[in-house]
Amino acid sequence: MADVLPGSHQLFLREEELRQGIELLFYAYRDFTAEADVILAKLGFGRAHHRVIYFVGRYPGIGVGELLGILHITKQSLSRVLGELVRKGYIAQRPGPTDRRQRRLELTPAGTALERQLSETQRQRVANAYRAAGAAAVEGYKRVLLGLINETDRAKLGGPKPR
Amino acid sequence: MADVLPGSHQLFLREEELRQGIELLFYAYRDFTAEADVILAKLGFGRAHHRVIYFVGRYPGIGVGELLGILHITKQSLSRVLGELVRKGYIAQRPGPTDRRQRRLELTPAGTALERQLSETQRQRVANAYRAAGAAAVEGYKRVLLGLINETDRAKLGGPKPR
DNA sequence: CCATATAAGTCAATATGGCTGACGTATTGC
DNA sequence: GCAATACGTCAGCCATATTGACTTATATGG
Repeated sequence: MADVLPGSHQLFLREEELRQGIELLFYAYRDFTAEADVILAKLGFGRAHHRVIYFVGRYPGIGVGELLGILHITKQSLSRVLGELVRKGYIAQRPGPTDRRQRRLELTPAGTALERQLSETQRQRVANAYRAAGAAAVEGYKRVLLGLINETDRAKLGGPKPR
Repeated sequence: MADVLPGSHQLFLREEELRQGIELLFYAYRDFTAEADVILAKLGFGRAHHRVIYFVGRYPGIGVGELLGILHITKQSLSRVLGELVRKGYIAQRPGPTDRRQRRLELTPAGTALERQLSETQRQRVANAYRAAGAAAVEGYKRVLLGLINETDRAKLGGPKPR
């Protein structure tokens, strides 16, 4: 708790420090998404499609409601994008095994291929950043990002790790 | 360079590690922007307005071209948002001191107040994350984000620091 | 068994924020 | 003087988000 040297100079540094942290996040997200956007545009898709494909690939069998909980968009917004992906054969729907109201989502082989292609540049970018920064920095990166995330999701995502 | 234990298990872990890094960025950005969006919506503004206000506040006297270079959008896109902010009295334009073609941008007092209000929750969020993660983690956070940013901007942003 | 709740889909209207392309204006600088 | 530059603008298009209302199918508890 104890603030260290709460003088005005200290406060100025703190403000600068925080602005830097904000801007780095902005620039990093901007460039992180830019590469994939180019590929997506060629395929006639947008970022929203990528997000859906990504998380369906990440959690095969995920339900629509869970997906909405991750993306934080409305079901109407999801519906348009998801519908396209289903119609174009990238995602398959199956009724839930116990609850048949659910539509469990999975990538088709075409969807898997697309996911790989789309995320490859991003994984490469992250891998490069990780390699350049080193393992200790990666740990810090994850700790701070986790701290930026809402408590509920933070618990789920960081659950095993930070005690 | 030397890869450590390039076995298939190692590759699996690496893939997981990279996915985690990608998702943390997604979740963090999602939650980082969510709070300010609420305030913006009440004022009839969007995220684009916030970004403009933020960077004009950050670099008082910035030119339109420089702003475009930061935001990576077209002048037409910027024009709509910037025009609103100027018309509503949040941003003032002055011709450049040496090059009178330029329109140097500055926050008006109202703009400064709005910037403060908008960014306050974000700074608070970053401050909380920083405090929870610790100074070493913050250093790592910055190093990795810097590595995610395109080379040209990385040089500008990280110039003084990482040698 | 029935009532209610839940999972998901759908129709319609609206707003925001990107984009391309074309064109205009003032100013700079060779 | 003329090309390049900094900026603005008009017009149209598209992707992605929103709210609100309504439907269908299934689950579940009293």
